[in-house]
Amino acid sequence: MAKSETARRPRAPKKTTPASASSRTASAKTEPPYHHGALREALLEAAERVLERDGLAGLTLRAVAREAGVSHAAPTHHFGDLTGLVSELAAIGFRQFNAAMVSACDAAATPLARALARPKAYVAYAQAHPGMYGLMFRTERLDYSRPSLHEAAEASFAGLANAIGMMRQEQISEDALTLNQGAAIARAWSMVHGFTMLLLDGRLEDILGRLPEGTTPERLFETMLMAPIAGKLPA
Amino acid sequence: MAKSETARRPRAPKKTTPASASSRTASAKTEPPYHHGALREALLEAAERVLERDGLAGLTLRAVAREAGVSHAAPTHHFGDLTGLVSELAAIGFRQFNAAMVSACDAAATPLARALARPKAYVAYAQAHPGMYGLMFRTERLDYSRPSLHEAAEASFAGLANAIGMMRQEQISEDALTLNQGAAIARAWSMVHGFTMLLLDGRLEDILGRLPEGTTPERLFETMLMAPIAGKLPA
DNA sequence: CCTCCTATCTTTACATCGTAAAGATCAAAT
DNA sequence: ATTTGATCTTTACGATGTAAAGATAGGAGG
Repeated sequence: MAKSETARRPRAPKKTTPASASSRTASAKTEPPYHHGALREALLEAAERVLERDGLAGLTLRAVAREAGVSHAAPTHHFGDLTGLVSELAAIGFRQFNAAMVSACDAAATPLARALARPKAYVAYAQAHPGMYGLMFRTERLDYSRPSLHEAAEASFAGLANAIGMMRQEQISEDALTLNQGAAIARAWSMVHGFTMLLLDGRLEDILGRLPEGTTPERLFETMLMAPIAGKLPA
Repeated sequence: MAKSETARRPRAPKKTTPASASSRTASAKTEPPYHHGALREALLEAAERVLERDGLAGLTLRAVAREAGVSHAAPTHHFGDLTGLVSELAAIGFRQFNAAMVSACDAAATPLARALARPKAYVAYAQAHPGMYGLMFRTERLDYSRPSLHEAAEASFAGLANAIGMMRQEQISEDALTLNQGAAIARAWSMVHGFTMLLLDGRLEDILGRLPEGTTPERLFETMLMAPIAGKLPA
């Protein structure tokens, strides 16, 4: 909290060279855009950098603006307020997350691998992007009425429900679930999400420390997943 | 965020009546203590009130001081900083939580009830004290090096490990766990914690809405818990 | 009884934050 | 070429955490 606010932003003194091509459509990544350019995207990239560098507490509107090299009020025009920026960034996180899930499932060959690929990818994503995961699941400052966030989160949930349906060899309907289906989805999600949160919060250190020498979180997670579904896999 | 900071605190004009009994040990709850008294406890009570009324975002040092009717810098002397106050309050939360667990387990008669009593009490506590639960498990601003918080959280974990040991009819050692024991503890905790977080965040609305008419979260939770342990209960 | 000491509480001050409003600037439309 | 409107900057305000200095008693020692 001792960051001097008077840190000068590196900007063109007063005028950019008139030759600087800053077309709205083209992405000028070589030099910082002065007035126009893809500020929105630049801000989101800056925000992700700040988030993974300084954590959730460091993700402020002003810090993002600083990181992007613009005035502190610039983000307002693109995102309205902090909730807006945070929500758009969370949407990106969900999309990254969904992509990771898909590619992990595609890479799985055996039925056992298929059953474990998704949860393992879930935890792996959270470990690789703890800031993003915290943004997606810890922050209270998310506006799910924003279409981008709503859709991305919805897609994430649909993927989960689908995976459970595959495992149970059932068709998951769009608008109706049996109690057992709902319970299976809730159980899988709760287990994976709960484990991830506890792991990221360091609350499993206590368990891990008492386990046989050198037991990794992944091994613990795998063991914990295997027990209930043992014998329930097809073939 | 539009709270006028100039809200006058109701204080004795300049001097309290010299007859006001403000012994350090006695708790003068009838009239606000001026200089001495149990400010520490009063601040913690005020903090809990603010937390459950205004949520995590509303729990600020200054808001707590306002609620307690003292100057905004008064809490500093008792808790150091916001992390200090928040950590002490979380410790109280863990103690409340532990007490709720114990009384719930004591009230259970049948083996099935014993197996379900703890998880149900877990979710029930979180629903009854969402602010406290968020403080204990969502905030990043906790200092577990504080003895009070460390001990209370430790006791909570020990209770969980113990309950799992009872269900498995094993003795849980103090300093060593088998992989299966650790996995069982991690699974139970992850499931309950994950479900609670998702429920409090409203992320289960999607599932609940698709379930048979009038299915409560408790019913979903119970169903989700039953499946893996069905047939594993003694007698 | 008087004085001083020390813990406790208040005042004041400062850097930071989110947000609103007004001014500047430039690409593009007319 | 002028106007327009979107984009960005400046300025301003209230709120926050925290540090530092001042005020206030309750008790200790003479």
